[in-house]
Amino acid sequence: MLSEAVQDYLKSIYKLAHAPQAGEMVTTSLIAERMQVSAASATNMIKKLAELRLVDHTPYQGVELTPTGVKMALEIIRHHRLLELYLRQSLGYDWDQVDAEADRLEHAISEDFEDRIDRALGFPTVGAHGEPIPSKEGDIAVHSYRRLADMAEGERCWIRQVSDRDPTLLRYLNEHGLILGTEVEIRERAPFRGPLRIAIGVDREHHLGLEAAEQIYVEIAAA
Amino acid sequence: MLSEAVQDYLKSIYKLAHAPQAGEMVTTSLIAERMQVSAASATNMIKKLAELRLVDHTPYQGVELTPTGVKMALEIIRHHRLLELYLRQSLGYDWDQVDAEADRLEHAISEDFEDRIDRALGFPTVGAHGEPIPSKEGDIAVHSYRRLADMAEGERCWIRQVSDRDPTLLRYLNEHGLILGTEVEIRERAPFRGPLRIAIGVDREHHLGLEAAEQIYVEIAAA
DNA sequence: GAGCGAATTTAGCCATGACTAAATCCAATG
DNA sequence: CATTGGATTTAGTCATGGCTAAATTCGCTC
Repeated sequence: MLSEAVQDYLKSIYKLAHAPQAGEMVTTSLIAERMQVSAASATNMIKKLAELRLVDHTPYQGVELTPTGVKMALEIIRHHRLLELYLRQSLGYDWDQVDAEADRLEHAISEDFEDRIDRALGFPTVGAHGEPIPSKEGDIAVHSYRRLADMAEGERCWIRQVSDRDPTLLRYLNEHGLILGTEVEIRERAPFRGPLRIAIGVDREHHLGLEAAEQIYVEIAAA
Repeated sequence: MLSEAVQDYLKSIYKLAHAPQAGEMVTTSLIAERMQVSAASATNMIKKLAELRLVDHTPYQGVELTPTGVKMALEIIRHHRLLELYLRQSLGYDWDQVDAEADRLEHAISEDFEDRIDRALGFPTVGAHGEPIPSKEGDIAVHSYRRLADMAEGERCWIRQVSDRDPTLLRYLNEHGLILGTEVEIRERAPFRGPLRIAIGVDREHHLGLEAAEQIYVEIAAA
């Protein structure tokens, strides 16, 4: 059984490696920042992960998950995303609360618990923020969504996924009706990385900062 | 925030102090045995708990929880018992499975989670095995049940509580219909601490060993 | 009241996973 | 191509919570 710390690192490394702007290798400082830990601590753990054959470590370059490492990471992410959805659907948690609670619970649940909430949820494939839920076998769907921030004026789209990193952002988006499934049209892109003027659903309009729009992933609606 | 280890010790000490056969003080070796840990480790932790003012320690004699220690212990026990009930009622766990899963989860849940399952369960006062659930304020009901093992021939009673220590026992009792609320009549007490012949409900009879009967707590039915 | 055995405590060790400070490496710049 | 600054690693420390082995204490028996 992997320790909680090891699991947390694997999850972070996986997410960093699959972030939209990610390079080939995940660096020590990225991991340290994500884990809220000193760089030295990250190095320590990286050495341990390498010994456990969960990552390949090229000193001074970065790490890459091994196939085993990916498998482990996806198991943890599966736990996390099933939990998020369960908290939301069965216990009425808000959008912005589920991540923190799932972080606490994800290490504590058994396979049996995983199976039970999976069944209770009807074997979902998409999590509370639109992320794909890895299967028990370790497969994960690849969605080719675009960032709302990259859409051109006049384009229309549906919100399909939102980053769960920042609860404040989630609360903000929720207040303005920017939730999964909402249709959005880009009315105007202000210059100099300025805000987007967007139509939300049928009758709302909003000026949305680029920072926020970069955290929103969309599917383009046919013109 | 108390560490998981500290919480586990508090819970064990509380349970040992309130066990039917308990003396005034809870000894090091009892704690060590319950925690599946060496006596030296238990001594270590006891010293730590004493420093934290959670127990009073009389060296070579034993420990007693302080009022703060009792409060903490009851909080943990509340988490545990609410979780057990929730697992049983909302996720379909069997009687004998809930304890182990709740042990894993009890340290991970937030106060918010506690409140939500409490509400979902309708603010229960009795747990999955009939134990009283401490209130959020730290009050706990005292039930004056008798052990089935201590009942006399001819007496009738209802099963009100069962020890959750041994999953095997729970499975066994469940198979024979010895669940909460079942009415039982003592037909015959075999001599030399032999088994009880009991009537279970209306049409079942069973020979129940004393070991098992000592783990079952009953309310006497008026004659 | 001496001694014995069991319980308890002390002493010293280990792994985990954090930290700081210091050393080292690498890439980019002049 | 030497230098330098930022990233990374190494070295050494700490707290937690286990462990074994050894010492100590207590209660009971003779």
